[in-house]
Amino acid sequence: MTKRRADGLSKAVIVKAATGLLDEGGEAALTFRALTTRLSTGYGAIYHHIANKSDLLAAATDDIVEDVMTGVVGAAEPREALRTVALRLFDAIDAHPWVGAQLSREPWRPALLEVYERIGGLLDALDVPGEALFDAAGALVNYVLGVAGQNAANARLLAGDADRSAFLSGVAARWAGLDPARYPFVRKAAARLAEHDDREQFLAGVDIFLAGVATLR
Amino acid sequence: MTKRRADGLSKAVIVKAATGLLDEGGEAALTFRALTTRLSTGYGAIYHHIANKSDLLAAATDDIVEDVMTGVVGAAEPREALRTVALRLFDAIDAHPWVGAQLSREPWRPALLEVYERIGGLLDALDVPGEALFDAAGALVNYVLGVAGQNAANARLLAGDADRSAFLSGVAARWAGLDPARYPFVRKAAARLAEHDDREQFLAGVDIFLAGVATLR
DNA sequence: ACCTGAACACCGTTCAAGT
DNA sequence: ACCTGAACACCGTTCAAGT
Repeated sequence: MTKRRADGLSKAVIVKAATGLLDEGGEAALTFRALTTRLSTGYGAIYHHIANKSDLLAAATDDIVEDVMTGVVGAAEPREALRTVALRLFDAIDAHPWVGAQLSREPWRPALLEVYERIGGLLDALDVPGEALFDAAGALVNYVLGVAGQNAANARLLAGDADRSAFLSGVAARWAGLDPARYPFVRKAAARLAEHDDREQFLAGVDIFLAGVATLR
Repeated sequence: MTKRRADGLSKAVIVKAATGLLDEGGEAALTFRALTTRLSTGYGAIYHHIANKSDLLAAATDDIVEDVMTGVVGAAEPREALRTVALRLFDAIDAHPWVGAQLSREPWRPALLEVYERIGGLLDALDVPGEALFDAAGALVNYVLGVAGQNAANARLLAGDADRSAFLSGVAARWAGLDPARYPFVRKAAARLAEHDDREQFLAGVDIFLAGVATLR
């Protein structure tokens, strides 16, 4: 008795619906049952356009990464451009936490081609010598995706906004109570935890990395 | 009619069995059905000692990280010690790929305390100034866990050993065939892909990072 | 106190049957 | 060609019942 879709289904339509479910409820919310409901269709119709769930997740991830990279304009000075690309990826993964998990699960996705090309080209423009260029590009891409993914996992864990500061001050309190003889560093870090900004710390890491790259010239 | 366990069950015994299943068959192999079989017990017996599956995964991960960190001895020069800690973590995650996924899912685990303390302390010994110390430690831990996790995901994807070179040369061939005008960097990278060593590239990244840290002094 | 295993409420995926 | 939805083979987790 449910009414049949008037317009035809397509992979693009399915991927868009999947992205919506993922953004709203996280990875657990993407089920074929939820998809069929949202698209007013049956299982077979979906499987007619995609191979399986992992194919669907990959396609949704590709879409997000593609958007990020097409939005990056040229022009800027290489160092600044590198920071911009890194931040855009960080923000996109922050907005779509499931993208972080997916990219660390399938790091050879075609969508990452654009990321490697862009970052490699910019490092080249910074005169990183050929032998070190590929190591440097690999390390930087890994840093960006790794940290962004970790940050996204954090954000997911701390769903509520008010939870966040409560959780962080809880961790800070636990750390502050550690044995100073065994954990001198972590105890000192506890004081900074409340005021620290993940995005700024991410960028500070990029800067340290770029300073290291500059020594290779 | 199945015989009952003679010795008592404990969280440690369950975690050990879970680690075995994870190492042998990856995350998909850890099911409560497989666990009850391996331990000759029932579901309730397991739930009597652990809260749920995610608790079990966390405990198994803590065990591995703990082993890595207790195995790290002091003595060495800070730069060398940092490389050693990084490599040991990399190798442990390579040997137990599911640890990488788990650590990026729950980056606030107590087991990581030891990692932060150790890396923070060593950076402190390198005279990184206080304001930058926490950013640097956060960035380095993130780099290590992020890259190791990505590498482990790769390794998992390429289960067979012979598959690996076949897969890599496939990727290299695809990259080499890209439009040179659009993808100059990736095309050049393709030539290096076959001969590249993930472990060495990881260490090269650590060195770049440490060179960057040295400029902060 | 500790353990057993049937039962429940979910999954992803398949496939005969419809239009 | 494209779509439907019952059915299958799994999950994690619960809980009344046993020792």
